[in-house]
Amino acid sequence: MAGQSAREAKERPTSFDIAQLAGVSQPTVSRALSGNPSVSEATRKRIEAIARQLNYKVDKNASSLRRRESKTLALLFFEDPTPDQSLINPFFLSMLGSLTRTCALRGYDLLTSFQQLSSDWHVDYEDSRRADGIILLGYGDFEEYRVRLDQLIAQGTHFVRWGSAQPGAPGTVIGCDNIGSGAAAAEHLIALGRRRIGFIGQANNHYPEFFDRYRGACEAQRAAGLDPNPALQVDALNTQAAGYEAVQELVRRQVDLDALFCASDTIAIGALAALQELGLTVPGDVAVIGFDDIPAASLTHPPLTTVAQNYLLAGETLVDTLLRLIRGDAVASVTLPGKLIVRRSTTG
Amino acid sequence: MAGQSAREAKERPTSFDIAQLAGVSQPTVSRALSGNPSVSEATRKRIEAIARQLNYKVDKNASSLRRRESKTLALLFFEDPTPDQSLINPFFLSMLGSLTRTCALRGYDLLTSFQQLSSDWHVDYEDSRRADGIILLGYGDFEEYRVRLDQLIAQGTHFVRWGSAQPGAPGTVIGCDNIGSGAAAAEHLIALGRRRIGFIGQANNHYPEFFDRYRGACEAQRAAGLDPNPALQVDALNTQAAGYEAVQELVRRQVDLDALFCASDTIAIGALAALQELGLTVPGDVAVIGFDDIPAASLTHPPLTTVAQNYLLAGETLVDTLLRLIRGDAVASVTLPGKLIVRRSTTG
DNA sequence: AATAGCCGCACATACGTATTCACAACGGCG
DNA sequence: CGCCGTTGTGAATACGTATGTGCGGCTATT
Repeated sequence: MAGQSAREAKERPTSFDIAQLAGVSQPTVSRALSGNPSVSEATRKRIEAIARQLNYKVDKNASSLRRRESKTLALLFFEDPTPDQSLINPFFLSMLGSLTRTCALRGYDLLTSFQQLSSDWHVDYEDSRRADGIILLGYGDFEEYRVRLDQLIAQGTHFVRWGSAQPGAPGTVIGCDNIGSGAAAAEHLIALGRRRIGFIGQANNHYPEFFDRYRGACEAQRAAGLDPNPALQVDALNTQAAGYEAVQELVRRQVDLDALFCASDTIAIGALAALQELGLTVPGDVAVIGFDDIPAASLTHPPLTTVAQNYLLAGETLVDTLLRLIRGDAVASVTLPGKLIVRRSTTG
Repeated sequence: MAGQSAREAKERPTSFDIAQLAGVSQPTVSRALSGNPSVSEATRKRIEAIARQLNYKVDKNASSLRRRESKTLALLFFEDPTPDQSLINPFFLSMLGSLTRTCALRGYDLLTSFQQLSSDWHVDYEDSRRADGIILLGYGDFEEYRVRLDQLIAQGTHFVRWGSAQPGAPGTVIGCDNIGSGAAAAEHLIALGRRRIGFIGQANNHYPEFFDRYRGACEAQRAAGLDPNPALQVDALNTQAAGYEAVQELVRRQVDLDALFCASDTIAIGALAALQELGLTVPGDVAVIGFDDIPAASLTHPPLTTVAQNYLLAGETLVDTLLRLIRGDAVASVTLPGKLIVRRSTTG
């Protein structure tokens, strides 16, 4: 009722507009703005001035169409479905900042999407020329995951993923040294005099990262002359509830343990709650170690000893490796070191 | 040395390829795949089958160029620079999942970027036709922020932001009912018998959301016949360190208080640590309330009473409002209710 | 002084899709 | 039996940029 919309569909300036004002041809404008040296300094200055004045911005769609690359990467988070659909692994969220920053520094944009592992992925990103490559992030059932990876490889899609860089793993993988870090965690516990070390987390090929952490811990125990007891390992997905449940399962099994290595901080937080409800002290009765060093790890009571993954380096490595892959360079999977962060859940 | 790259630059199929195989023209393919009813059912089926077989995907760049819309939104996180550049407000991260999901449901992609408030924004997203609109997210100095907002408005950019929907606020704002929630927090404390309520957080126009929470709390106190003491308010940015510092400042002031309302959970976590170091019990000596209900809030000792913002609804509302704006519909700012989550930091 | 060479720019065109317009075939109606 | 509306498709073109090619005009060389 208040009359016409005041919206003024001001025509967006194109390189032709600039060209006309500068008294040159459109190709010259394009070359000038992209730093092509075949344009004289004087002409370039003139064109740049006009472009700035008109607030001209290159149309990314036209540019991408013509150049056949989008200068965009796609980030795919995926997870096993959880009851609380909003919950995202805090560790990956921490990496997000590093990813976007690295992309920005390299002149790339980042498309972000969350997927359920079971749903059809929007792997169309590269097919539709929306992105030049894909970054895959997430914990989840690897065997289900693997099918899609093979599909990506078959299509020749450029992608890197965060995960376990085991020999034969499909694609290019950036990951933490889960085996070494698992060993470090166990060594720490052993050095503190603990001898009966439990593990909470999936220990099978469906969850290779958790499995590696477990295997590293077992190796360290054997190296110290201990014999890891399989009854002290309980499968658990990456949730607090699973950690809580796992402790109860251990109680049911009536096993005896003086330390718990949890495959993730999230699991460890659940485990801590269960231990406290049972009246067990940490680390008096049971020392607890987590993995990831999520922000909440320093807030638990007692604060959680854990293995920090360098998410800044991780994000940077993911992006740079993917860019090399896109460029056609030879790339190899990368394993990044973990770092043991000792807090009071092991040392009191 | 291992010979030629095995990479086979398999030519990407275009709508012309499909057309030729289907014995029709390119426009018919375009129409068929976009559901244009002027294509007969038989032809459509045939085209769809061939497209599927060739794994044809519409080239988004060409499509966006032609249609002059990108079906993409841009998300801009920004924050005041912090020493730890990796730290992102957990509340906004929680919203991220909801944003990407809502975008996906509406057929939009989401570009994500982190910006320092002081840096030049990549507000080019819409100028370069990279995105049809922008979502702004973040806490930060509003007065610095405001300049950029005015610039966006001047350019006619479509955007929505999360913030304080005060009258006269620039642009379309989706935000929590900070005043009402602040009042609810104070009422809760008053109902518990607390009479000297402190506030940690900026209480000025540079941080309108924190200011609103403070004002709501003051109103509630006055409504209960109490006179809010300005000496019990300490400015603090949104970090744990600031919360920690603020408590020490209150001690320095030698003020007497029996409750602390913190402008965010992050601040509250820092404040809790400081209180405990001082040997004060929570809630015995001081009841503490936070704001946001970040994941860590339930892990503090004692667990933190706080105001939960509905981030699922928030994300959905942001996206849908922006889409209406893009469509040219009339839109209004929206205020979403907060919900008091009572935990033991107030009730023991 | 004439030609070779280089520099700076214009011309033409391609990237792949979506849309406007025109048109052929067809059936129904008078 | 001819006219017209309907239905389905093709031809032409525009979206805005980037790049290969060609061509004037200038300096440098013999």
